[in-house]
Amino acid sequence: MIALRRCPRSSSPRHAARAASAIRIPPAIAATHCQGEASANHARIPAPKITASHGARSNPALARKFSAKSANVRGMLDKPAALCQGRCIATSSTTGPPIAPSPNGTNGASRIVLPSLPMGELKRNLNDMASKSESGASAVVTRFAPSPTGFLHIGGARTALFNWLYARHHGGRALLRIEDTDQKRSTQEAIDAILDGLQWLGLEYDDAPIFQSDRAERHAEVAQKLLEAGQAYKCFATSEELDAMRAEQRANKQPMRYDGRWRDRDPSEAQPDAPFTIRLKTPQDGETTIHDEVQGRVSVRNEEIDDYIILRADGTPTYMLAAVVDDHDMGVTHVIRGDDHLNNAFRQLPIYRAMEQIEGGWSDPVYAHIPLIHGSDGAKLSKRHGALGVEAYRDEMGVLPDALFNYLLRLGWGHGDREEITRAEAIELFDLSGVGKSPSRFDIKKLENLNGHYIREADNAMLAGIVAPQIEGEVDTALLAKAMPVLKTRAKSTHELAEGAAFLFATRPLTMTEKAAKLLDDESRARLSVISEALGRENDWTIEALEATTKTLAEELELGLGKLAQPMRAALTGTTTSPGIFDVLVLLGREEALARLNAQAA
RNA sequence: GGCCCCUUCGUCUAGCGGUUAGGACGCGGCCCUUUCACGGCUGAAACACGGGUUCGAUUCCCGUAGGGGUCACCA
Repeated sequence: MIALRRCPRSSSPRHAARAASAIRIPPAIAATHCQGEASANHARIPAPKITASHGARSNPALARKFSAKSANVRGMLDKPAALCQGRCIATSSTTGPPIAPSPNGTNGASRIVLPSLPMGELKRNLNDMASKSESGASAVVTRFAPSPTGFLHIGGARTALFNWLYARHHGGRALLRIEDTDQKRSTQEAIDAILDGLQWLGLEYDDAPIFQSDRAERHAEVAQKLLEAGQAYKCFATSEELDAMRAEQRANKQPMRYDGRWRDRDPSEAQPDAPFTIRLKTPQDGETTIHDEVQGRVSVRNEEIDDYIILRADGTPTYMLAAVVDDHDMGVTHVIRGDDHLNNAFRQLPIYRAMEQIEGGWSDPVYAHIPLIHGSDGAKLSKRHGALGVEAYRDEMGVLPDALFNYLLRLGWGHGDREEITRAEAIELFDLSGVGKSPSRFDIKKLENLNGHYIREADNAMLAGIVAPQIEGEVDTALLAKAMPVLKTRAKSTHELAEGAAFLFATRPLTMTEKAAKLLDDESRARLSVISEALGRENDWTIEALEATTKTLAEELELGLGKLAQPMRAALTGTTTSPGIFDVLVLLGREEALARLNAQAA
């Protein structure tokens, strides 16, 4: 039997895992070893008493933003118990510095970045949280658990949104966990992109993100308990052996699953030092049914579920184990995730039930498997469908976070006729009962329409801040903001806002679009000089006065206003479409406007 | 292939036994109008199919078809 002890010298189980994998024994064993003697790895890597926040470490911008509160952070670390006190543990929103608006104008996520704790304390806190949530009035706890193998795509963003809304609606807690146990595929860039994307969307979390890789030791500990209780067993089958088994099953058209060949065998039958995995001993008879908040009652016969691996031969946990242990330790009450995980619920539930039997306190979570978002071809959204990270919607499509928030909300969820829904309303109205069961397709046109709506609603100065960097040349932000009301109605992206504003900051001689140049024939140029002369006498440079003057002139010339306005538009903006011509005149100012008119007059 | 899920206008959805099947995006037309938009009005557009249950099915049940998901020492 392997006695698992936490190595007091190593606060990072990753080190234990690494040491274990180097000599090909489970970290549980390595951990035992390191109790007395540090391995070479441990000797080189001192266990830091206080580690920097993962979030901060991973995101320099965030780290800078929050560096000012490091004093608070340290204070909290000295009293880890304080972490378990209030509902909202982390507190940059109440004790941190004022949050500066992000470059995009949204207030950033205020509570993502927090210090991670040494392993032991972290675990204790999580356990406290779990028991607290059970003893309390079953407060809702949700989590978003992305795997950092790529950016935050639309589907992930919506899962995050639904989890967040559910927690907020029920006055519960929204947590974030980074599932980075796949060392080969997880990247720092992806972690940064995900945190950044969530922040941009305005989803702030109630605690620092949990990094799954930091918890490998606890995962191994649970595997060990399962093993000791006879709810799991060692499997000495090699990969080659299993491949052969599957090949045979495939050939015989049998379902492909582990055949339980080590389920009832004595480990002593294996070679003494043979590597082994630990597999869960899942029930073989009967069936399991879950009452999914979205999918309804779903049943699967237990024989469909094989004895899957929970701890690899190198002692690291598989997703199936890690997710369950973390959800439990974090006190997660509602598991809301994509329905590509629906089958996993039936595999994960046996862990809960086994641990419930072993030590209690592992009641089933409430599941809600939400349908996936499909690409326009109806298949699961993937990179080859041009699935973009949320930052691409911001940077390349000029989308406002409120628009994406609203669009994502309406994808798969509905509330009567409601289409345009603010954040506050979303929190008030959202519930799982409004989530449909069928998959939905991503419709860029509707997003654009919604974006136009939110642009029209948005604050002018904020928009000017977003748009200014997109405009060439020297930009007067105050003027840009002043022009925003008439620019807004003509744009469905911030890029279009920038295009529409370009004329304000163009320098003479203006470059003309083809259509504009065509408009400026001899007749038009002649009219422009008449107009210029008339407007030159105008002292009251306001929309009303300029309009009155121009209309009077049009009457005198017995022409429609359009005959004057279009040449003016071409001369003033270099294009054939723009805000109202008198708005343009006023925005440009008397001097510049007359100069542009005269430049084209003949 | 086994298992699981899904199916109302092109798309997102409302509907939860009796409705002229509603709204939104997109599309067409009209109005407003100095351009383009915005806004307003308006039109075309859907219950996949076949059986049941029922006085009555878009709605409940069962099939069929189609679509999707999932079956790793990935997550």
